[in-house]
Amino acid sequence: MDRELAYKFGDSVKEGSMKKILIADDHDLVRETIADYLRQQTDIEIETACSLDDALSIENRNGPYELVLLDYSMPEMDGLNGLTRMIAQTTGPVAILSGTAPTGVAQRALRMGAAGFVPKTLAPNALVAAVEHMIAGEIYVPEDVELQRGRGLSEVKLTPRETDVLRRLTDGMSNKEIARDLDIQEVTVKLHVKTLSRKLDARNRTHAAMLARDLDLC
Amino acid sequence: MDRELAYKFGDSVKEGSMKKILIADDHDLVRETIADYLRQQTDIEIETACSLDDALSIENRNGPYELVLLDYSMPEMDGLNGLTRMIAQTTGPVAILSGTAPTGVAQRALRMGAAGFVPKTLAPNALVAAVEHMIAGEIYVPEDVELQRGRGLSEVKLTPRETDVLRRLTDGMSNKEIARDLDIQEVTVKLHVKTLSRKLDARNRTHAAMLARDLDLC
DNA sequence: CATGTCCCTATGCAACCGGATAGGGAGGGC
DNA sequence: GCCCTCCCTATCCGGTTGCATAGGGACATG
Repeated sequence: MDRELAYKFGDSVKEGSMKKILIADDHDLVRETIADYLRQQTDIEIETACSLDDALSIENRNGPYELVLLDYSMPEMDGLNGLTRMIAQTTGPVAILSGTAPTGVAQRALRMGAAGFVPKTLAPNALVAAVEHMIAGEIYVPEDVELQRGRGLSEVKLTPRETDVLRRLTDGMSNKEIARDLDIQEVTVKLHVKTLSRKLDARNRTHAAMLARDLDLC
Repeated sequence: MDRELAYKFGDSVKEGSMKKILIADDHDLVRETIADYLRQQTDIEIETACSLDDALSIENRNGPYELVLLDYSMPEMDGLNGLTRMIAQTTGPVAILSGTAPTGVAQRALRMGAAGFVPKTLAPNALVAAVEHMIAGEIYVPEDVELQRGRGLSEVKLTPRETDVLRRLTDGMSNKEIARDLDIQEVTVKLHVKTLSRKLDARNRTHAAMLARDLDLC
């Protein structure tokens, strides 16, 4: 639905007026150099934000944009919840920009309605193509991510709730604390920890947390 | 000692010939956009590598460089061991480029002879200044990292045995497994876990393991 | 030698974790 | 409607963890 709007919007501005996109990343160096690169290579107007909240308020003030690019690990992103918030607020396409390019996240992002998944391992000129692709309303996913999707050792599919628990696990919270935080019973937390550990092939919560950090699952 | 050589070398080429630096990062997008930015803003010749081994062989072939910038999380880097390898090979200054900018790493890098620590949160123009600073033979450390250095929680001093335990903790091993592995009693492991958690200000073993990974203590 | 640090061990206990087992309810897909 | 997944809850129990207390031995430094 939002996607449909995005297509129409993208097409309507194509003739004549300036296209503009928003890039959000907390690494100034990365964000600004990428923005600069796009400014030179395209005639797209680039705006930048340094956190999700920053991006949301800028979008609210100056939006909508033809495309919003969100860094996956950025203040307030809270995993892919930040993606949901941005998609809910804006009418245009929203894509995820990720440094570590974890396999699971790409799928999940797309399932949640992302317009694409842009790993930072991408070649600069491929980025230009990707951005124009997404502005045109298409979904962009690089081949290697696509490939990793099928096979790969990390075809770990966690449910939203499991991800909630896992994220808190990586903060060193106890089952009791997690239960209070999520407003569920402690037994339920244990259930999630158990299934989650099985999915990750972890020996215990600590192992699960470390694997999660390594695979960048949260 | 190597530093001394670097100064002389840097000075000798200053008059006349082209200065060149090597940037190594596995994220094409980040590496190339940063390289491009530097090419425009300075008259420095920029070469790039996509892994440590790549950087080492390029340095071996085309080096030495006025500066080598190594991404902290890159294939073959193996923490700061990669830094040591590059410092051992080249005569010029070597600096660490880091996205996550964990407090402990900066100090350790400098102790190991790095010419600087460049977080990716740096503003692009500050990068130019930092690079020129380091080419001139100075040590570059941004203020915020410097500040975190004095106080902060990163003045954690673990005993060898605590480090042994911590390393196994980050592998998700249980007290019993650790005890068997180190050939000590389980109670002793508990002791180390307790003191180690106190030093790290961790709530439990999982938290300790995560903090250890973040601070790169093992 | 006295002090301090590090490493090890022991006992005991409360709290927590991990797992099994056994359900109920909400919602999507066919 | 039926099947499926996801989410939640409950009870029970053995194993693990966290912590306090109370030591001993090795070794270095002032």
